[in-house]
Amino acid sequence: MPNYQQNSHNKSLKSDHPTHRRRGQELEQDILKATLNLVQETKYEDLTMDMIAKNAQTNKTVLYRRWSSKSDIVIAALRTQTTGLAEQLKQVPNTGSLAGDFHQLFAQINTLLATLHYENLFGLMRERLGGISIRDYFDKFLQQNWLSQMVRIFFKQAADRGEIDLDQIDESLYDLPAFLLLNRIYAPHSQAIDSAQLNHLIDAVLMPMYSAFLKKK
Amino acid sequence: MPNYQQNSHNKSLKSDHPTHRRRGQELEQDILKATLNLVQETKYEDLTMDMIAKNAQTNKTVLYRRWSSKSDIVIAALRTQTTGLAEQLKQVPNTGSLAGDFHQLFAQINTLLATLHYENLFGLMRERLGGISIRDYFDKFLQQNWLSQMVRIFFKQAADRGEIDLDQIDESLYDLPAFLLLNRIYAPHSQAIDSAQLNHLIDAVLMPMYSAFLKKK
DNA sequence: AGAACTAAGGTACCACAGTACCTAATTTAG
DNA sequence: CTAAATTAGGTACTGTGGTACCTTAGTTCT
Repeated sequence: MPNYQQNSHNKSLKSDHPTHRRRGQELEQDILKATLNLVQETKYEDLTMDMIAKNAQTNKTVLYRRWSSKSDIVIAALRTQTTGLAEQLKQVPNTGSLAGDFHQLFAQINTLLATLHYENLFGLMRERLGGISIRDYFDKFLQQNWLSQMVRIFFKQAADRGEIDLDQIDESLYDLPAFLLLNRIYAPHSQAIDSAQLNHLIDAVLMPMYSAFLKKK
Repeated sequence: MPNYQQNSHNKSLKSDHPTHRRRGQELEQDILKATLNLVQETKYEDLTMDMIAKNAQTNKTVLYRRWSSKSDIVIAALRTQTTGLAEQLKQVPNTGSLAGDFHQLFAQINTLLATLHYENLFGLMRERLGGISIRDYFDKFLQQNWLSQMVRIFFKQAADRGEIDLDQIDESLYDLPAFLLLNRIYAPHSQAIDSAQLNHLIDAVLMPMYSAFLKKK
């Protein structure tokens, strides 16, 4: 049988408990603030729920009552910092040229990412992927060292056939097929890729794209 | 003090221990075989090291002596199945047209993915990303519902200006900027994105790509 | 003011990845 | 053939995410 009878005098001993029990919004804000502090100086994996709880002067149970996982609480904390910026991002640039619109949009996104200290955060995502490291395996097939290399060869072959003019092609373009494939794979709700989809990718996306560099016959 | 003195008669009781202690290659093969079996019928997260150990009739310690993590052992198991196919993938298609080369390559990749039962495995990767679920957060900004939508508007604006002909544009093309950004973020060794990179992305990749659809002035 | 309810505090627990440390079988060196 | 080195077997432990369950402070209803 537990000995909770001591509690009444424990309380007086227990350091700085100001007799005030935080609730609702107040508590939530304190927790998120603590999380935000920690997340900026700690790698995500090294951040523990107990650390957050301790830092916010509460305990895990309280955390899990509001957020269902560690990642949820971190997200919530980030959101408090960025909702203003996110609003700003909702405004559609209209600079008078397609290129100009893109430049402005990307600049805004860049600002958002900087505000988020995202180097750490995506460091985390990459580490998790790396930790699973099936990524390591697939990188061999889908990433630069292999797929981009192969695309490079395709273009060389096409140039030899007189199909295309190599000089205009930026290095980054060789990575595009790999990008497209990887995105299909990482996509949040994607099902298994079937060959119909892959063919569509080539005919409706890749080839029209590359057609910019195909010589007119 | 432990009672290992019983072992000699325990052995006779202990089911089917054939008195033969596996080592080296033999043991390793058995473990990988067990892993492979399990991985095909179990979601990655539900797969535990103890399960693998039990299934291979050994114990965790032995597993960690050879592989440094759960993901490593799963990868190793997969590799046993696919090294042959991977070799095959190293051959460069040369069909006589750029489009043809792509089709053949993608088909080969598709076969590889199918062989790997990758629906489960990438299910896993997505779940981990989802689990981190910072993904959820960024999806709002970088994924279809927002970024692609914005790109769509850009094109509409451009069409209104007479800069571009909307009819030729495949839906998938609207997703391209999001893809490019996400890949920068997920890329295994990427550093923080700076605005110079983003601008290069637009000028050297996106715009040349979309130029296929720009009206000749 | 007091009873009933709500939400926070707190402790202990579970499952699983990964480690420490031991014993025992098998191989290899001498 | 025996001793030393190697490597498998086994148990128990730690740390962390997450849950169960209880007690207690504070709020709200009557």
